[in-house]
Amino acid sequence: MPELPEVEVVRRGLENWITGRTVETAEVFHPRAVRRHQGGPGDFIDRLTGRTLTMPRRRGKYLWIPLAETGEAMLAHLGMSGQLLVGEPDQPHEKHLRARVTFADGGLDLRFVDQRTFGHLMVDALVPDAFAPAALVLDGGTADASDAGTDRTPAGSTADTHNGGTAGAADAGRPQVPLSVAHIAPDPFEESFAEERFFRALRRRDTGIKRALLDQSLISGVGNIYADEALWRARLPWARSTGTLTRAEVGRVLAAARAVMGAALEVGGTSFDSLYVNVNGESGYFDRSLQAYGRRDEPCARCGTPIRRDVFMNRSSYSCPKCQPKPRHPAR
DNA sequence: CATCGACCCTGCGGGC
DNA sequence: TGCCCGCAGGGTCGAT
Repeated sequence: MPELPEVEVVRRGLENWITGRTVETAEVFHPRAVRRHQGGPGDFIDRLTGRTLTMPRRRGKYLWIPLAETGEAMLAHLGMSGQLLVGEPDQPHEKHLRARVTFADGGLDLRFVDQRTFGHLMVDALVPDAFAPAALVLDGGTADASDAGTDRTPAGSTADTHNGGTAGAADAGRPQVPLSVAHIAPDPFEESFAEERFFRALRRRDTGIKRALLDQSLISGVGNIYADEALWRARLPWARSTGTLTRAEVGRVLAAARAVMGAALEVGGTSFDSLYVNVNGESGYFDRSLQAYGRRDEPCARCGTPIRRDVFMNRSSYSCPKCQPKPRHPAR
């Protein structure tokens, strides 16, 4: 369940079902599922076995579960088709079951199911979060001091999901992220998301606004669906050059992104089919509320003009040709 | 350094 | 029926 709301739905499910439980066994059924884990499947299994899982965390589309007292976390990225499911241990294996964790209490197990295998699991070291506001860093880290106090609207209830769990005494209270997530920018619901930094990064670039929204090193959590929805709400065309955006326009698209992702989260995310489900296998309902994505030739909810579909970055972009008029000097 | 296309996979629905 | 094509919400990597 690729984008931020769907991953947050999964995180909340895991928080409810696996926090505080101790791993009895870990199994890997397809090596590609742990291809990014240094050391291979055997080492992945060794690092999980016997460990106690703490509160699941998330940044953008990345999800991780700090392991108590190890300085490491189990990291998951769902890719295009990954699912994290809880189920009875004696349940038959799903067709695309790639890995499984069972627990010492004998209760529900945790399964990673992934049809296309673009997703992955790994055990990764936790490192200080370089994006943390300076005020939160106790020992004078590398965070940009200009981030502190930046105007921001922490909508939704996901703002506390970015802290690492098991900081050592010297780093007490300092936010941590897995090493593999260190290059990923905060998502727009995080305390550490700095709107001014985002604006300046956009102005420095020479690219289109949609490409920038999908660039997880600038802003994380936004994917193809919510990028189209946010741009439709903000009345900006996907090809609009980032170099000419005003603060007001960037504010509009950020507010739209938060609003649309927040609304999606409230109804369990967007599910077109059974590929995108929560940890109990249930679908979300936000597909009924989409105003642009997937609505080719249907009337725009604002002006009635048929929604158009363009191919961009080898994927679909949906927009209203009237509400989101093509820029005169579009970026690539 | 910034940017962009190729590539990684499986399955589904539509056209022929 | 079967085959082929386009399409699917992801990120990484190498070439430029």
